[in-house]
Amino acid sequence: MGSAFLLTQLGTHAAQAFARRIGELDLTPPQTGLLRAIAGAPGSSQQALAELLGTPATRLVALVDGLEQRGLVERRRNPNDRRLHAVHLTDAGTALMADIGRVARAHDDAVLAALDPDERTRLRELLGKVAADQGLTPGVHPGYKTLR
Amino acid sequence: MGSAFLLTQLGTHAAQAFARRIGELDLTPPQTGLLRAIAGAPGSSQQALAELLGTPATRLVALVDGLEQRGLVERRRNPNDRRLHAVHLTDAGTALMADIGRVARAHDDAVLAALDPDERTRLRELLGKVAADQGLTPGVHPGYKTLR
DNA sequence: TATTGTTATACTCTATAACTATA
DNA sequence: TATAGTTATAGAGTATAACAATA
Repeated sequence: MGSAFLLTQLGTHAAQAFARRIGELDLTPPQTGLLRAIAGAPGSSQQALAELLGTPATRLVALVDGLEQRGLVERRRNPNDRRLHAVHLTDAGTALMADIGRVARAHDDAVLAALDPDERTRLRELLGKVAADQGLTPGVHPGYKTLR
Repeated sequence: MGSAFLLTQLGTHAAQAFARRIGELDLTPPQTGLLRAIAGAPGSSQQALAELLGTPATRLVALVDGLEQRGLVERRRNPNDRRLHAVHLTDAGTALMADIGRVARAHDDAVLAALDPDERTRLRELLGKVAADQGLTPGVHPGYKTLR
């Protein structure tokens, strides 16, 4: 079995483990990714977020709906162009980002438990090299994108 | 962003790329994994295959149906216990395994294009260490398993 | 007429539960 | 009564297309 298979195998495993962990905050991985995107570019339009994540705008509506109902994000109308909805984190959303960060660090540590600090650094370098070569957007999970 | 995120990011990317490639053989990744499992343990019952892959037996029925209709596998009744269906590759199925191997090698090479042979070896060692520690079954994709 | 966001609809994949046949 | 396999049904997640508001 090739290394790329090991990569998908471990990637799926890590994704499943993260889904379980983040579920304790009542979040799904797509919701978490969207929160991260909003935190990184506050006030973006839904179109811009859809573009960044590589997903249909229609999917964003439902995702934003869910987060808005829980008071984690809010849509603000732009007075200059009333078609746009600028999406922002609320205070509760900002506070939740800290929890997400903690969960992510714990997840990272659990997945890489078998490696010592030097090995982790080496792994990070190798994966970073591959990710850059493959054209992956830093911080954006490719699970939003439709394959074709 | 932690290394585990890089891992899920790259794992998903590699899985998507593999799905595209293997689609050229008119196969889905789950079908490919099942073919591999059957090749590795010919004559297994569907229950045994379901157990190995970590998936409900009901899901196997549909998967085997699809492969059987294409003449890639066949169900053989066991005369001693007529409840069991031993699943085998046909000649066409065996031939297809060679094509799958070629696709997998090409995929591997494309994903790891950024790394030289030494780096690939090093990556393989590190990933193998993590996979063993995380209790992953060699050759079995965790995508079959239900998360809870 | 073009663009942002929304709603309605359909499709794919998978799981749960009920059913058939063999033991 | 228990087990292997199957069929029927329902649910989650996502995409496609039609629609409303604004420019």
